[in-house]
Amino acid sequence: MTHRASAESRSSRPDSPFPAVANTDIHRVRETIITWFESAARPLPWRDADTTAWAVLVSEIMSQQTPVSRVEPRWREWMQKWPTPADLAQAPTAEVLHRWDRLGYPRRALRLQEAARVITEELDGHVPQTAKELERLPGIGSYTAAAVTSFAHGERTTVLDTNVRRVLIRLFAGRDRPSPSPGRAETEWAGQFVPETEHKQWNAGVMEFGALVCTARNPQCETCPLNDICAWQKAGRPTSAVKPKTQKWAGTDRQLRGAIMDVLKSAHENADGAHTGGSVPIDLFTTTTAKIDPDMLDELSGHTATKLDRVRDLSADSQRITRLIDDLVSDGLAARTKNVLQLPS
DNA sequence: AATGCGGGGTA
DNA sequence: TACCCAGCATT
Repeated sequence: MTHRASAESRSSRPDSPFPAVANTDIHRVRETIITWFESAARPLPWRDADTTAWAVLVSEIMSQQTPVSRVEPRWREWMQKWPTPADLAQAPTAEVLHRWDRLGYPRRALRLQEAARVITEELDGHVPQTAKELERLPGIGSYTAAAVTSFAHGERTTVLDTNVRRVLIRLFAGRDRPSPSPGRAETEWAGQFVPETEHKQWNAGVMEFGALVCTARNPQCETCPLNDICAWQKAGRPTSAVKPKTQKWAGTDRQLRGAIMDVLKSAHENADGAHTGGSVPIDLFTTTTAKIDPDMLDELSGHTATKLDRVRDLSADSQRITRLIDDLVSDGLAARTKNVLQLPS
């Protein structure tokens, strides 16, 4: 009695980040979202009935911090080229990075191949069924583990991505955006909305709702089917004072790595667009550290035999690469590819 | 809890 | 320019 009462009084405080929600509202939101999803869902290929768990996992990794519209064509190419974890496990890492193309965060491609090798060599080719096991794989955190558990295996979990968090925070906390990262309390709070049945439709639907209706910018509140109960709407749609800190790009090591990777990828592709499996180690430039390691440059300089004259020059000596970097930085790295490929000697 | 990690589309 | 995007790993 005392335990339950204190918990309720805590969560009922008006300034609580995760306020108590009436059962009628919970049912109303479930029903509305699931019904909306039936008619409004985008026809994403990884939602097809015959999709494999591996295909779902690939889609989730690619979609981390990357808009779905950019993921879809890459995903189609990947699944045609590497339909199973065993296929990706045996692929040349340089080609894996090349086919990752410009999705960003290329370390995800490396982690995905590592995961494919674990699944192939240690798990008999089967994607793990539980979130706990999934989280042991490289590149898979709480969100991706829950998403695969729900979308690929049909198990009831709480899927909490940036879309779900924004929708629920707006509806019931009246704030415009969630905190920078979700905590245990928020996950438990969000779990009360996941129904016993149709949990997959809820998880997918509320994500989609956040992506298409309750968006971060220009939300479609006028046509929103939940605007009558939305706490954010009732409060006048206030915007939070704290702005997220945006990361630097121009002139940073990250931009430089991207520039060099562009050159290396080009060196891996012949005139027909086929992958040559060249000797230049693309993956040297997808390390987890922020710095351009001088040892990496020395190793790169030891490789020759590339298709581009520019890269052949780059490979001739490490001092030249050092000069390239200096020039790129002094140029502010404005026109990335152009500068790398056409930098005057 | 903070930080680093890519790249492109959009207001 | 700044913000945002189906987050994760490290410190």
